Amino acid sequence: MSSNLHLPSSFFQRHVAEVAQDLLGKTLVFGSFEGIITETEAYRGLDDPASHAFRGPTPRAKVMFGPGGFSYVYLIYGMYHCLNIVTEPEGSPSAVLLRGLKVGKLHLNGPGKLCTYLGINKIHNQINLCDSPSFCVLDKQHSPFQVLSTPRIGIKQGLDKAWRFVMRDLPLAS
DNA sequence: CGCAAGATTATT
DNA sequence: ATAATCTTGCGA
Repeated sequence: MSSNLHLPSSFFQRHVAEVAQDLLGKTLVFGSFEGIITETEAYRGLDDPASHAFRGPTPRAKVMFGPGGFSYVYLIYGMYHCLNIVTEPEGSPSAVLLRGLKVGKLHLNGPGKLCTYLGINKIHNQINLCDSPSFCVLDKQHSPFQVLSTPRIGIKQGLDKAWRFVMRDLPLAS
């Protein structure tokens, strides 16, 4: 199953920061939901102390060591789920955290809110998004926007990297 | 086995 | 600023 809009595996087999930025404006499909990705963060094992993969392929983080295009869902602070998409080739641990999604008129700002609204939890971990029409990313067209990059949120290490990417609406010409 | 920390959020 | 809430990974 694949449409011409369905992002292929090759899209995700690139450097995580690049994928994170390119994911802005793309459409996330989850069941009957569709939303525009508005905010992302990149995490990269080995050289990134903020990444879950920094300490090696632990049971939780091992999906980050697999090939790009798979989901990585984990529970944070005992009450919120976070949805990531694994990137880069197998053996190069990395993932993009989805922090913002516009679903119709609703703006889900925050990774926990996003998962709560969509109903994403650990049973949705380690799913191949390039092989499922009901859980995937589409490359739809939309109005132009700018990309703002900042340090990542909610971490205490790795603040030197500007790996958070936010969609900014283009200011109206006057 | 115990424990501290955590890629958050809503509330004070 | 802080509570809520529980999984994870580390050290003993």
